[in-house]
Amino acid sequence: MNRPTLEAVAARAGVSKSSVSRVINGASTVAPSIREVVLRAVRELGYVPHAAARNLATRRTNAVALVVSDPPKGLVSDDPMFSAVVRQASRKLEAAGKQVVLMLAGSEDSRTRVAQYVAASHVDGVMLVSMHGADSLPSTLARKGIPIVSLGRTNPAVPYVDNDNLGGAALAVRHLLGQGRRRVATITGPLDMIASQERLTGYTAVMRETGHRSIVAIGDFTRISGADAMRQLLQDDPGLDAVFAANDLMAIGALRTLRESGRRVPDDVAVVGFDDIEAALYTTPALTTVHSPMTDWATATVDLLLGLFEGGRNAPLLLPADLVVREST
Amino acid sequence: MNRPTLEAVAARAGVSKSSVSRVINGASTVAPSIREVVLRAVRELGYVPHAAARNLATRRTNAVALVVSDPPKGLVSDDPMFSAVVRQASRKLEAAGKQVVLMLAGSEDSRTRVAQYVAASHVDGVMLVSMHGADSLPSTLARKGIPIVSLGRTNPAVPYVDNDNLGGAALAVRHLLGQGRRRVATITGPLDMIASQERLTGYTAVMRETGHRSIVAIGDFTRISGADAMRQLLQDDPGLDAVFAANDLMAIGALRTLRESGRRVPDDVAVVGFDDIEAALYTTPALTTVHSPMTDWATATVDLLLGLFEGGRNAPLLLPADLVVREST
DNA sequence: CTGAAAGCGCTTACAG
DNA sequence: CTGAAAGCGCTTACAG
Repeated sequence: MNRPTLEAVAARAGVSKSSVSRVINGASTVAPSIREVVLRAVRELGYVPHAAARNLATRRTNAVALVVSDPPKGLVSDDPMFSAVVRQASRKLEAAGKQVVLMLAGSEDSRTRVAQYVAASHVDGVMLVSMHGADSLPSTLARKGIPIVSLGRTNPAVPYVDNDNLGGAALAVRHLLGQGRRRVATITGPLDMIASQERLTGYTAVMRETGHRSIVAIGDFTRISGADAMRQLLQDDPGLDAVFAANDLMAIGALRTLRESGRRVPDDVAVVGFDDIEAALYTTPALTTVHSPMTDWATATVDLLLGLFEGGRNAPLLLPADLVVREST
Repeated sequence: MNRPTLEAVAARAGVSKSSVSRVINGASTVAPSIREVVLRAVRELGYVPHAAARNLATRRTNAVALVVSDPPKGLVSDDPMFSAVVRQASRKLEAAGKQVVLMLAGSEDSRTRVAQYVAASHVDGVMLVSMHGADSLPSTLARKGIPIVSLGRTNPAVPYVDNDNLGGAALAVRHLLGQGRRRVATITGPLDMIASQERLTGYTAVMRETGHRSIVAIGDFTRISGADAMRQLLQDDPGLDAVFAANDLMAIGALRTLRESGRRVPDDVAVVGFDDIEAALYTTPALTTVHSPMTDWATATVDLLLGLFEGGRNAPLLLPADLVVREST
């Protein structure tokens, strides 16, 4: 049951440990005869280099921490994103030969934990996935001098890739206005989140610019908050004919309220969401929404990190927004 | 920029490396005066033990591989599960002081990769998340003698926690029959998956037992396959008055076909799904479905693994099924 | 091209 | 209770 060491391989092959190491690591300066006898010994013994020993000697791990700000339970709005992002980032990193260490960073405790882990040289780099607001982690880690990138904007010191939240929101509102809608309301996300702020800004900018009055209700990205906000909007302004929700989940909640209040969608009120989650396909009517390219987003962020490993000094990147028109507008 | 070593701490504190190590690891046999001076030095230097060195010396890593069988792209049916399971398992493992290394194992290549990784002693144990069929990995890993568990049944050699698929399907069918439905069809998942097989068996068992004829169409767990299968069922047996789909996504597809064909749900045809994904709440009408307790499932599986670490010899576990009745029946 | 030796940064019997 | 020393299993200049 004892695993074979490099030394055992050397003994069996009748060569030095140095030579075995060279063969294992594909050094070019190895005689074919030696290579052959070593490889045979490796095969016969079922040798696999011990990770910790190698890491200690090389000072590298070939691992990357994928740090996801884990929201409080119940806030499921980002579940589809979690899945898409974590999956795609893992695929890309594995393809690049990096192992993914997944770390959740919801509480202050877990943030300390992450910082310690990184400080212990467990990983060569860090990818932050931070859909949720202000965090102490980015700046803490950035100071350590370890390569780090962020999916979503966080700290000025951390290179990032972000969605064009502002452009996307503007696209949605222009679309509604272009249909002849006059009284366009918005339901915002939690305003301590940058994405929420930007989507709201996109909305208000277009409304102002086109001479319309802003009609705002505040939600928190959950479906229930969307339903509540919609009820309030209807009460405040029964004549509104369109609503832009800052995410799909709230849009879905709004649809339900509209149905309950006897409004037809899109005839009486048009609805646009944001994110293009899978559930947006299943609503009745199917939801018009701003597409968040989660897969591309994850890919671009991984590329940014890999670039950093190569010594690059990469600039932040903004992904273009895209409107998917379905039946709700 | 050079990180301080244990030796540096010892020098600064004026004690031996042994003593520093003892303090760091909380050994009880340390004089308070020494502990104090060491802790101060640690603080002043910002010392964090080097992970690889420690792993090499102790032969342990405090890490666990979370191996997820990553399906081909496009098969999104398990996304909500991926999210719930990965998240909950991570939470639990982190709480137990284990670091989570996420590994995707969709292709044969990545499976080799996982086997190598485990063989390299990167981790102390493995948790498989294997919603998808027969896999070479479980038996390969089980042979290595490393603690391993599986969420979902896989290999006889691997302890697992599973959903009661059979019981859940039976529950669904009995519910439909209990409503007076007579011609109850089923849409199955891909039949190379154990979960699909069991859900089908649950259906046929109850149908036979109650003297009803089975009406079966085969799907693949995607929404589109559910829509197609429903179309076919309607064509074969226009008089059917209920359908049990082996997952929610297919049930959602079936709902759409039923609407298009002018059937009212639940008046003309009742529909039951399986899994209770979030989208099941948003359909019109909201979907009756068998709840898959993903969170509990992940928790139980982690507990099984932690038990193995403690030297336990844990038996497989079956989670009880539960029917959530909504508007579609 | 190959090998002997030092070193990576910890932990852990072993003496005292 | 404390310290000197050996050892964990690799890699990598350095000589030859």
